[in-house]
Amino acid sequence: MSPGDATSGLNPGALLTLCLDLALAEANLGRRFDHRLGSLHGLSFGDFTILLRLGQAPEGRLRRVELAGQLGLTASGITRSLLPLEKIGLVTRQSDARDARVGYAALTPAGQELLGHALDSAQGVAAEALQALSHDEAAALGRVLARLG
Amino acid sequence: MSPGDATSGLNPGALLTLCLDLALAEANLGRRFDHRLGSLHGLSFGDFTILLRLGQAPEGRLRRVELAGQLGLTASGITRSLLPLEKIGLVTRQSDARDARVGYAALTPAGQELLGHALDSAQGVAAEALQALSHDEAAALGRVLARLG
DNA sequence: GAATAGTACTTGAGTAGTCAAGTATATTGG
DNA sequence: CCAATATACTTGACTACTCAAGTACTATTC
Repeated sequence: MSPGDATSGLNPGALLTLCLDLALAEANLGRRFDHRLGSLHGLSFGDFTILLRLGQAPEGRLRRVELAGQLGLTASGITRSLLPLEKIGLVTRQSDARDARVGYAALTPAGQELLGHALDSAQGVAAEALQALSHDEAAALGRVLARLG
Repeated sequence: MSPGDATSGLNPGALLTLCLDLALAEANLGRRFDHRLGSLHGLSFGDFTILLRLGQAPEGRLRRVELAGQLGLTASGITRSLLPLEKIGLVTRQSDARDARVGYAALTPAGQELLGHALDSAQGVAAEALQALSHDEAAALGRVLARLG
């Protein structure tokens, strides 16, 4: 293993440890979001990420398959996750005139409004959770994670 | 927001995006481990992490509460995760002579052996999953994640 | 030497996802 | 045009957690 290796030349154990640490960080982070968003807005972290992606999409809507990809879920996970959000009126279902197979998930006005409030809370959680990191560390982490998507 | 800020002075949106990317990376990574370890050894990623932590602990055993902390699970999650591993004989339960409340989880010889094989597969998955990263990026990621534990 | 408080679990009920299989629609290549 | 294949979901059965509440034991405090 030469020091200037082109591939990620850490030893195998270190790479595995890195994956474990990533899973651990995500578990802790996820619970923080769940608690804050749940108590303040009645949303799980998963619910929030759905609303957020829809809010960021043009016209506030996205094909269900596309949403799945952005969230790292399967198509069936999306079906199940959207169901309660549709039931409480934060998201609606729309169909495509050209392709009867596809369904869109779209934010309702109520969903938009709730997203606005939840977004503030979520940004607060993110800031707290990452407060141990310096600007440069956070920036580096962001760059590297974006490449793993 | 001054550039040399002591706290992680990225804007709130960027910090939140970072959390989302971390969750996404973990979801994809977890599925990779699940598939490889499942098809080759009949283990989930969660099962594997339990065996690994036990294998790394002195005498191959750990208090259940301690294990929970290392894995980012609750005590009840540990109870439920250990049950099938005990049933198939990879882990045994031990009690503490001084404190009747505490229970240990300990690797059996079968568990040790399976861990040995699964470890190779898992290191392979880790290497593949992180192959897009340079040595320096991987090292930086490792350092930062360790600080978030 | 009790009450009190804290720790280490386990259990019941529920949520959040997985995969495999099924349905409906669209595309493509003889 | 039509059979084969691919895409976009949905559904059934399951696993993997969560929290809240309960049990059993230990430590503390007065």
